[in-house]
Amino acid sequence: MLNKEKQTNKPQKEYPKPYGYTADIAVFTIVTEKKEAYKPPKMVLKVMLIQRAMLNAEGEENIEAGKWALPGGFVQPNESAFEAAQRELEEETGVAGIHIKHYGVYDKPGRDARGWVISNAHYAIVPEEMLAKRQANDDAAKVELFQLDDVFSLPLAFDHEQIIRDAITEITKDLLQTTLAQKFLPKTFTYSELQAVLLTITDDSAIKSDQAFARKIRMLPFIEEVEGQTTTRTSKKPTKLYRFVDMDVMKPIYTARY
Amino acid sequence: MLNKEKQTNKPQKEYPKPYGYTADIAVFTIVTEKKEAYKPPKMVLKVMLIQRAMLNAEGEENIEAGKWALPGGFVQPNESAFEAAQRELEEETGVAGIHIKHYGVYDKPGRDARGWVISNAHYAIVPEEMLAKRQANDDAAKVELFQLDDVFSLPLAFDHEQIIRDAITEITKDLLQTTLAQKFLPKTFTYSELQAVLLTITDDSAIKSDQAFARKIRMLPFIEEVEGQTTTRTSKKPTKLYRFVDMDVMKPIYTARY
DNA sequence: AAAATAGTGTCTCTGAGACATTATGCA
DNA sequence: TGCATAATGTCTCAGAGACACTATTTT
Repeated sequence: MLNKEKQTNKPQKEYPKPYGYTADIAVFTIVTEKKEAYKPPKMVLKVMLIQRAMLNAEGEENIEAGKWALPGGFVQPNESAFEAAQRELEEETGVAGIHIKHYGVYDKPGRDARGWVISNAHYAIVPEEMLAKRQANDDAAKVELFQLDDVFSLPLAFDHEQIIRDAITEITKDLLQTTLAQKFLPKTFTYSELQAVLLTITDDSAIKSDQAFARKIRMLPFIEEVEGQTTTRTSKKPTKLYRFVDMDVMKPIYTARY
Repeated sequence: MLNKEKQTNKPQKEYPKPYGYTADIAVFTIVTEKKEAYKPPKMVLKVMLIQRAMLNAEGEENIEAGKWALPGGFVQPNESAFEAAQRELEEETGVAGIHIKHYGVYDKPGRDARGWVISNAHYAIVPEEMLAKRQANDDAAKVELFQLDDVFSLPLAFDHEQIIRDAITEITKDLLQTTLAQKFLPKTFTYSELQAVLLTITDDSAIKSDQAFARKIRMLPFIEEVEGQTTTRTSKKPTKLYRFVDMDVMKPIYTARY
C-alpha cells in the first residue's frame, strides 16, 4: 500500500510493533603507536568492542553470551536514537560533544533471537585519551580496542560483523571525502599528523609521499596555514601548523583529475 | 548503559516498544522537458508526493489529512524496511529492480501524533515512463510530481519536509560523487545526456561547458566509449555513445585538484 | 546555405609527480 | 658532524580552461 490513505486512527490494532529499538555505536579512536620525540606519528585506527557477559543480571544465560559486540542499548521513547547514542557514549567516556553520525539501520528479520529488534547504527570518534578510563567505568564488562584487521577473527554477536564492516566503509569514505579527519586531530596540526590520520585507511600514493602531501596541503581550500606558529613535536626542524576551515567540500568525480 | 551485560532474557517487560516502523520513499524521476528531434535534452529532477486523503478507511478524519507526503507504509515483521520499500514501490510502479537506497532514520519524539513511529527513509530512482500509469493504480490518492523548487511551498505532512530536504542532499551528493547518474540514463548515452542529468542538481562550470564536458568524459575511468556506435537522437551530427564501467570510485578530496 | 550540435586544434597556465637540494636543530 | 624531518627548487608532463574553428546532417 503505497499511499497512506487507508491508515486508520486505531493502528494499535492493525500495525505490527517492533519488539525493541536500539542504538549501536562503533566507537573509533586513533592510537598513536610511535610517539617518540621529534618524530612524525604512526597512527592506527581502532574500534572499541565489548565482550558480552555469560550471565545476565538475573543469573540466567545471557543472549549472545561471551561474544564481542558494539556498545549500545535500547532507545527510550522520549529520545531519538542519536540522543540515545550520545547518552550511552557519555556514560561510557564521560565526555559530551563527541562526533557521532548515523550510518545505517539493521532490521533483518531474525537478527536478534529475542524478537523484532531494529538497530540504528552510528559511528563515533573519541580521542584516545578519553578512552583511557574505560576499564574503570565498566568493571564487569571486558572492553577492548581492536585493530580493524583483528576484529573479524573474533566471535561477534548478532549481525555486528556486518554493522562493523559498514562502519569501516563509512568512516573511510568520510575521512577521504569530507573534512572528518579533523575530528582525530588537535585544532592545529602539522602536515605529517594529518597524513598519518589518512594513512590509517588509505595507501594512496599522493598521500603517502611526504613532499607531495606537504605541498598539496597548502592548496586545499578547506585547510589554511596558521600564520607565524610552528611546533617541534614531530621533528627537530620547526614545522608549520595548519587548521581546517569550516567549509562544505563537494568535489564531483566528473571534474576531478584522474 | 553502554554494555549489554545487564539485559535480561525477558525484556518484554522492560524495554520500550515503538508504536510502529515505517518505510518512506522519496521517489525521484527526471523528466525530459524539451524532447525535440535532434536536440540535446533539458532535464528536470522531480519528486513524487501523495496527497493524504481527508478521511481514512473508516470514515474518520485522517491524520495529517490533505497534506502532501512521501509514499510509504508500515514495515511487516517478516521483512526489512528496504524490502518494504521495494514492495511498496513495486505495488505503485509495477516494476522491480528499481534503484533504492536508505539514507536516514527519523525518530524524533512527537513526529507522529499517533505515537512513537520510526521512519526509515529511502530514495528511489524511477524512469519517467514507469510513473506514467501512477494515476491508474492510485485512483483514490492524488499523486503528483513536483519540481524540487516547488515542494517546500506545499503543506507537508509529519516531518516530511526534513525527510525530503535530506533526500535531495543525499541524491545530489550521490549524483556528483558516485556513478549514480547511470540510473537515470539508458545503457548507452551521449555526453549531452549525462550532462543534462548532472545539470539538474549542479551548476558546476566544468559540467556546464559543452566542450569541456565532452572532452572530460573520455578520460573518466568509470566511463568508456562504445566503439563504432553513434546516435542522432540529440543532434543532427551523429554522436558518440558511452557507457558506465562497473567500478567503485573514491576520489579523496586531498588529492583532487581545486 | 543556414542552423544546430558534436567534436578538434591550439594556446596558456596550473599543478601533479619526481628528484635533488637546502634548512633546521637535536644528539 | 651526522641524522631526521621539513620545505623548496626545478624540470617535465598532463590536463583544465578558453576560444576559435571544423564536421556532420537536416531543413
